[in-house]
Amino acid sequence: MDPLDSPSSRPNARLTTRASPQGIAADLVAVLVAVTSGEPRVLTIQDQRALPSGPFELAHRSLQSGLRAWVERQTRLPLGYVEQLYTFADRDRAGTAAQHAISISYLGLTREQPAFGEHEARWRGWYDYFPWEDHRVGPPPLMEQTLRPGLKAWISVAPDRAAQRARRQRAEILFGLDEHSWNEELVLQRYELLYEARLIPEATRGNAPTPISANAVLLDTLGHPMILDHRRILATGIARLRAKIKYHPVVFELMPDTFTLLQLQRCVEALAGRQVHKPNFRRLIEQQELVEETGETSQDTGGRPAKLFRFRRTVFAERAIAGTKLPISGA
Amino acid sequence: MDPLDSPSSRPNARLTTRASPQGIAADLVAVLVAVTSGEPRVLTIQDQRALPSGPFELAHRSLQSGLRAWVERQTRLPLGYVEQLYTFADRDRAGTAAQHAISISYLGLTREQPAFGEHEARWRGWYDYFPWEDHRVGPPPLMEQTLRPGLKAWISVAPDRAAQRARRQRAEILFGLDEHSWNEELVLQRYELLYEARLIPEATRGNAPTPISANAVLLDTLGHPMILDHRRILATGIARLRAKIKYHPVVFELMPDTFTLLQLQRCVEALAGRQVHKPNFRRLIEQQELVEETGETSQDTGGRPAKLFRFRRTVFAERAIAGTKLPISGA
DNA sequence: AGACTTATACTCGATTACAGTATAACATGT
DNA sequence: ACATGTTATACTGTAATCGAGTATAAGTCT
Repeated sequence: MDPLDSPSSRPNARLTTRASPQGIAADLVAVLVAVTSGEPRVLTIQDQRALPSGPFELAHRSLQSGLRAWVERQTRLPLGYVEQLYTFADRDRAGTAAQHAISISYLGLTREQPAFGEHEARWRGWYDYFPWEDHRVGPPPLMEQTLRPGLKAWISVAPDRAAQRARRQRAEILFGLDEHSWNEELVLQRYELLYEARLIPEATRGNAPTPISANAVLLDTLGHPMILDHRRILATGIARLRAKIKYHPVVFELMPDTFTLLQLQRCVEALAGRQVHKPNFRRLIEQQELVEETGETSQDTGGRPAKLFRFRRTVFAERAIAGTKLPISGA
Repeated sequence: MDPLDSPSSRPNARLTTRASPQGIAADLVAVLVAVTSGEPRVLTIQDQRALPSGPFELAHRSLQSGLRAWVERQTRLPLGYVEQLYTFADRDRAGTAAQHAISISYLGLTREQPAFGEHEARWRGWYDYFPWEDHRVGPPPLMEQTLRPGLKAWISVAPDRAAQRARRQRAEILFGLDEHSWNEELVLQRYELLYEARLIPEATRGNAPTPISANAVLLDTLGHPMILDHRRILATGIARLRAKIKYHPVVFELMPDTFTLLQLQRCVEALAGRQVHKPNFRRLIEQQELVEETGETSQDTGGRPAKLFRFRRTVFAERAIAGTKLPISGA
């Protein structure tokens, strides 16, 4: 029976703007991203099993400024870019502890920072949580060894032939199997599928006692789990960022003041989880006049010294509105 | 002074996931869209000055299902597509009544429906609220007559030369002035600018006694106002929908079961607020195999009878994932 | 000096975007 | 019956862009 029809839902709810009488708690959850030495990292707490979060204060002027406030106070990180991700309230996902809570999640970009030990906050590579998302050196072996058998099992236990075909098609598109090409933006959809298929630990927590393929070894290799639905929120953040860097100059928020074009490229590759074509990347960056030469060169390249560039903050205003283009070859 | 540093904000907020002790109210606000006889319409209440909204029920399984539940119960509209827009809590914007409320806004698409009088819910063309957004027959005269003088005044009262140039550039890009081309997706940014410039009534409500250009006649022509920040939410919905139809087959949620290609085109044009190139539109629709012929024709075209088409729901699954393309030419 | 690594510049082909034009099949008016 | 207007449908051409490949320059390392 649909829980929406349960007697506890008020039958005389009106189309008015009157606020709900009973209060609920609202938490701000942050996906803070930095790219350190070519690896995308995310700030975690609680033994790397949770994203930093804090209560929404009524004193805050807005949600975004509220988030900015406590993040900068707690971590001393300068937040270059902040964007709201999604608001969650699924009881299914939240476990038992936070049933009456709403989670408003945010994506925040910051520069490389000194380690900050307070509150046991630590940076961790985001591919530790999503090992199947890193295709920079081709599809990871995990996909053939672990993912494909797991998906195959999930497909085979579908109720009927039509459902099996639907599951197979969905899995093939999302994970780029067979003739389908890998689409790096479908991070959230892939996580949702693995959740549905009970292939990740979070899905078998609480309400589902016997998963379809309760293979402990299999589950262990599919990335580090997190509390509540934090891994889902992280997936949302990665997906949003991967989509955003293609038409918005937010990558520069993650870069140091001066950088070489290859460093910039490596940063984009780290985020996108795939390689980009070097000549085309350089062409697009330069022809859009997003960067300017500093006149100096970097000699710790191992080869020919590379020109150092600096982001042209003057064009940020227009580009932020009008958009940018980054070449991340898809198919 | 920044309100974030006010003494009422808790200085010892921690990086934990503990919920906030005091509760706050959460409202669901819906932007319900239908396209009736070539006009995009939105469902309104309270004498067309508010969007339908309702309290978030703890009994609901999730936010989205909560919204679906009360919308379908109250309006009897079949919601084809539902998507979360944004969560607002700005005290500045919310006026005085709803300071402690969070608004979680959703976009919902529905088919043409019989008029539904209950709760004084009425459909209204969304260009009544954003007259400057309709460029289907070229830039509306309102732009030259009202908008440009208003923007000019706003630019001229900037503190210094640099700020003036920044304002001018921003206005030119957003409103497609001079050499800049019109970008139909920047609905929210345009509204934000007009709000900043105090050119719309909501901006001068409450905290701002004397607006820069308190020209009542000018203000009156810049669209129908709404309560609280509902017009901003509507702008968010329009912007999201305009962006979405380009790569996601959601238009069909707004169409009747069978339709001609021109009807489909008119629907897209109504949403995008601009004309599209007919041959290219047809080519893209057909080559993507999104539709199939019903075999019948429609003869109330005035000219040659048009083939009737039907959306191929079978490809929806893959297209919803892999994406689609609609040609909306942006210079 | 030679091998190697990286930076930088240039070229080429395929695809796509965008615009224009031509013809077909109806309605309406005279 | 015929001209005219309107819409549907099909086809063609051009410019821009994307993706991939190649060549050369300028350093480091052994």
